[in-house]
Amino acid sequence: MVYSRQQIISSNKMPSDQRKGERKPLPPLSPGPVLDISDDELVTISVRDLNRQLKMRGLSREDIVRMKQRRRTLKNRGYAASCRIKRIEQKDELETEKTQEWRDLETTQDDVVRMKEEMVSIRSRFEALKRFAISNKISVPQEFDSL
Amino acid sequence: MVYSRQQIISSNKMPSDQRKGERKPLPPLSPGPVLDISDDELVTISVRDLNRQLKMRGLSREDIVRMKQRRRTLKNRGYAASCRIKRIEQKDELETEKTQEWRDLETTQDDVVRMKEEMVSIRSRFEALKRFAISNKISVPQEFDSL
DNA sequence: ATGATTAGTCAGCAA
DNA sequence: TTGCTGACTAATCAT
Repeated sequence: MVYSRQQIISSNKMPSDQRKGERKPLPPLSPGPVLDISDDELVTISVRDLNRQLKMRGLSREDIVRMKQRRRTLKNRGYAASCRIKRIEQKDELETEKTQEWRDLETTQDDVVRMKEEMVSIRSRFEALKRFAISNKISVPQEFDSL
Repeated sequence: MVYSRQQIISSNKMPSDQRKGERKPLPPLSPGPVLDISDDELVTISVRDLNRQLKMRGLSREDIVRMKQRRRTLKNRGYAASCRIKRIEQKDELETEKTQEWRDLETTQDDVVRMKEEMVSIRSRFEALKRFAISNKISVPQEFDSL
């Protein structure tokens, strides 16, 4: 299953006005913005296109490496996020299945109880029938002695 | 539940001879070892004792702060580890419980099947009994018409 | 290169 | 201060 990288990654796009309970923005990965490419673009763009952009502007080898690394880091951020989401989903799934099985077990046990009661009732009626036969001196073949 | 911090934390004590598939040792948290206190000691020692040790040797305020921070980081390392262990244990527990419930459900369903068969058998024997009564011209009270 | 996963760092909450 | 957890970085593995 694939998660929307865009939503996950753009979690560090909030400005410096940190509101109450919110996280501070991450420090820039590189000393400064080397290129005017947003993080969202950087993780989205294809390697070929990125290289093209990098070549077009005359970037130093260092800056290129830095951009590549930044890209990788942003990707990793997304991977980590979906890994966490996956973990939670699997846990939820397990719990749901467990609850369902618990319900199934309960209804099945109810069935058993009901059937046991029915069985008791049937046997007592049969005993009554036997008593009826005896009191009326009716002889019944052995094969009908018991159910 | 508490985990042995000692075992968890001392995971970065391997020398520089990194063997095949193993992780490299972590870089030192502070520029260098400021005190001759091992990491294991540092996380184990009480705050009071640590302060005593720190005062005894004449450490600069910076170094003291650094030691405190290192202590906190080492603690955090342990917390993170036990947090992960806990997560795994809970997942295992869930899976185990689910499997057990699955087994319970199966045996209970077997019970139901067995009882249903028994019920069928009983009813057919009862029908035979009724046929016997009819063929012998024995009249039976209505209350015994069915089980 | 990409994606997933693990260990570790750090911030922030709770006790 | 301590312990825990979420989010992130970095290393490693597998593809």
